[in-house]
Amino acid sequence: MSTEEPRWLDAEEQDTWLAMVKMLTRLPAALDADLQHTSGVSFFEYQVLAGLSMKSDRRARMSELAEFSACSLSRLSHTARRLESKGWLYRTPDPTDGRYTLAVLTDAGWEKVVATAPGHVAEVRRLLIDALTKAQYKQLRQISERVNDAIGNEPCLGAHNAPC
Amino acid sequence: MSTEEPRWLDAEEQDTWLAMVKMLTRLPAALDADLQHTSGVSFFEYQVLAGLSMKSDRRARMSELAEFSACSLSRLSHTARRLESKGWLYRTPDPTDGRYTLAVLTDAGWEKVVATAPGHVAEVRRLLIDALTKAQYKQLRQISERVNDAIGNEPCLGAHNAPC
DNA sequence: TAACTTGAGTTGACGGTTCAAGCCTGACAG
DNA sequence: CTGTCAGGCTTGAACCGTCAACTCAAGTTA
Repeated sequence: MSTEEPRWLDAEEQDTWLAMVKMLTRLPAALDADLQHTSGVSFFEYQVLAGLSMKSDRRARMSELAEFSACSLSRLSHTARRLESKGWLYRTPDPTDGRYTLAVLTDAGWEKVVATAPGHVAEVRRLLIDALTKAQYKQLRQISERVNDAIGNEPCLGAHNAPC
Repeated sequence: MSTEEPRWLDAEEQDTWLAMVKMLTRLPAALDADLQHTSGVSFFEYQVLAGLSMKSDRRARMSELAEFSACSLSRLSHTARRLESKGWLYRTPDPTDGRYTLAVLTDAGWEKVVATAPGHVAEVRRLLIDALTKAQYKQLRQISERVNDAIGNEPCLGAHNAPC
């Protein structure tokens, strides 16, 4: 894998890629800006709170939450500290295995999610769902799943010394 | 915009959205990690250098480059300073209008792009293009364009006091 | 010519993310 | 027990992006 000529991108592939990059850059930025201005939380913080709110007992192990949020444990730990200082969650050792840490959504955290979700959902609809036909939306799901598979379940997202 | 019930996401919409978020998070991270490890540049830095390398005279106004990279002028300015300190580009006032600044790719910067591009293209192929059928790839282009339109051409990406 | 306005770009402070190192808990071996 | 090990999580420093304030060039007005 060195001096071989790579298959270059043809004009159509490149146009598609550039459009994709643009969306990849701007969609998270737009959602982030909207959440930030309307609720004072970042897109990522919302993801964390929403992830907890979906659990039946509103709690999850840090590692599970990191997997769900597709982020490193380190990033989640810093974020959890900030959310904890705002009173939206607290952390406690897992009573069944002290090596794990449970993040638990407080009542205030639950209220925050409930107050924030409608506006956020509306924005997701406006920028994504309503902008597409039903068929395109279905295609997007299949595309996303394929790409996620291609990236692989290699954590590699903060796993320090991943052997990849 | 207050007490009205929002149209919630049904199960299928939510699954699609979660898959999309996952891709949105992981694809840039994967490309970033690959570039970082193989070439020591970030995905964004590569975008900037590549953007310049595509111009016939290897130069562009900062604002033009920011538009292409879908980033704020501030971010580009900081990044340009770092790239400048590595000798990959330099900045100079536009001789035709002193209000603009031209970013110019140096020979070393050109070499960097040439050395980095093949591996990066291969990674884009591996994670995206080859993971999809030709039809899906075409769909992705249309989807990206629609979403980009929905986000709008509102800069809002670092335009300080955007009236949105 | 001077005062004002507009828009491109820069700067510094602040806050979030990454990276590498370390801590702590429980498992397993002697 | 007492090492030793593995893995989950945390911590602090360095790095990067954002935000608001600023500089500077050119056009506009009078």
